[in-house]
Amino acid sequence: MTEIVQFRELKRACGNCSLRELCLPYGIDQADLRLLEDLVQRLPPKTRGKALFVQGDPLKSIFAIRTGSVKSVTLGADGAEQITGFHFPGELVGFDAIAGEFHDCSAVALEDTSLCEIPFERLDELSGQVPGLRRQLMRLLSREIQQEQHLLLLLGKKGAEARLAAFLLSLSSRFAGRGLSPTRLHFSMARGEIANYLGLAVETVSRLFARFQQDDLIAADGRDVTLLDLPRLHAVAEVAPDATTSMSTRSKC
Amino acid sequence: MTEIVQFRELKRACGNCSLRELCLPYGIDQADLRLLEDLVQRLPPKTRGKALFVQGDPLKSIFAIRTGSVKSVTLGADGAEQITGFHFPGELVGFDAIAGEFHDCSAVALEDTSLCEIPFERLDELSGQVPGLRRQLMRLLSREIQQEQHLLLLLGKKGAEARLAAFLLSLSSRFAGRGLSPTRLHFSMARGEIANYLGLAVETVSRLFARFQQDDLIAADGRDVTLLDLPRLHAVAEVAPDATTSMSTRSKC
DNA sequence: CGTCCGCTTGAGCCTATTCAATAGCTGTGG
DNA sequence: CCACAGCTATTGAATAGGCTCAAGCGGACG
Repeated sequence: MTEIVQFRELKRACGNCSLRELCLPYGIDQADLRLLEDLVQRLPPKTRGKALFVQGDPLKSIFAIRTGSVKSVTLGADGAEQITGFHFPGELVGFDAIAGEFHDCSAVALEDTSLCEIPFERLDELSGQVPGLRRQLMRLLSREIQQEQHLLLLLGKKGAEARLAAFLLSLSSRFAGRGLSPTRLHFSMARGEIANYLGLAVETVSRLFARFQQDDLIAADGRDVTLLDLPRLHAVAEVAPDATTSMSTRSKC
Repeated sequence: MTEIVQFRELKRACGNCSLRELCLPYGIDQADLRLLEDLVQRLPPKTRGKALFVQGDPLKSIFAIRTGSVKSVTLGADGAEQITGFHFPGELVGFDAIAGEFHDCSAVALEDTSLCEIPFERLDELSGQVPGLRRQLMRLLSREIQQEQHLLLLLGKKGAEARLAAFLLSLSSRFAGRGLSPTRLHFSMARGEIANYLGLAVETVSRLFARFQQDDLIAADGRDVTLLDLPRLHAVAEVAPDATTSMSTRSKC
């Protein structure tokens, strides 16, 4: 009821959007901002489980998260799902598709989530006119690559404890970057989703939470988690399973 | 000696470069091609183990592979290395850095490798003028994301056999795309590098090669491998460890 | 010729998974 | 208001897949 009125009011208000520092390019000026605002469309909120887009969909839009959170999931040919990322307010989702014109993963809301939709075609055109925007897009694409490389390192080389510790610290710093507490976290994702993301079984994650509490690394109450000892968590996250892992080829250049 | 002469001749010859179909944007015309050629600099070949750039280096250039092959490696804080990708002729390396201005991984030659260097600053400027080039850059960035997502699925959800089978098939199709045989492969990477890439121990990879040969899936002679049964390899690659892995949240949108 | 490195193979161990049972939470309907 | 179904989370016991450790082999290179 009042919802509908709000949509009208909030539509096309990037200039006032509290997230403009996050999701808009740095060196963009007022005139360019107008152009960008015309592209952006506020969307009715998605509830938990609703998809922004599904793997295989043609690329139509990029989505900016205003509130809530979103997971990216890729589906294997055999039906196995791997969560490849979690996304929070101020972040953009949907970049995976640009290569093939089709989305290579699905994006699903983890909780009630409000979004802005940005038609890709027009964003692409605009990025030709506004160098700052083009740079920012590249930056975001590239940041996604870096995040995935970090996850690859985790899945390829770290044990279960290190994975969870790294995950907690990663959330901590991301939340802190948005002005939230770096130690008192609230999870929007289920244990099973954490497990999936980290390449572990649900039971393992549950046991790790228990162990971390015993060791006074964290205090957990369901999805509310307090990080008690960041230095030691960092230590746990950086456990090298074997220091002799030095690769065959040493670059002596 | 004669080498040096060749460099002069081959320098700035994108138009004649046999790889132009691969590493240049599709919709680029002759005039634009000239502009691009001016950016590109042929480099003296790197030998095995030499780095194109090292993690932490500021982003200066993108590299196009003409011949040979390259691996991307990210270093963890604890010294653990994870190979995040292998790159072959016609492919571009160095995109990871664009976000932070610094390279987030190292790129190292796997064998004698000849390269073209493309200064990023000027490529960026040019991409503002040539829409086709901008699109192609985005496509390449995004393709990198897709490849890493695929690897994430592998490391997070698949067992050792499936990982190796998927790896072999991936190389097969990439080689085939470059006009080589899809069944007779030659590896430029060591067993240890395959193992690292797949998140396995060297011994495991070795044992898997043996097992695959016993099962007549492949015939391996050192780094020369023949794929004998693609359909069954596909079957092995798509083993779902557990079909009940369906995630908590089902999107009913 | 000897050493080093890459690769393979064997044996035992350990981590994380699988299987199984229980408790908490939420929403639905009687 | 409570009972019931369905789902999330936790905990225990047994299994197994891949790792570590150890040894042997062959080729490359100084």
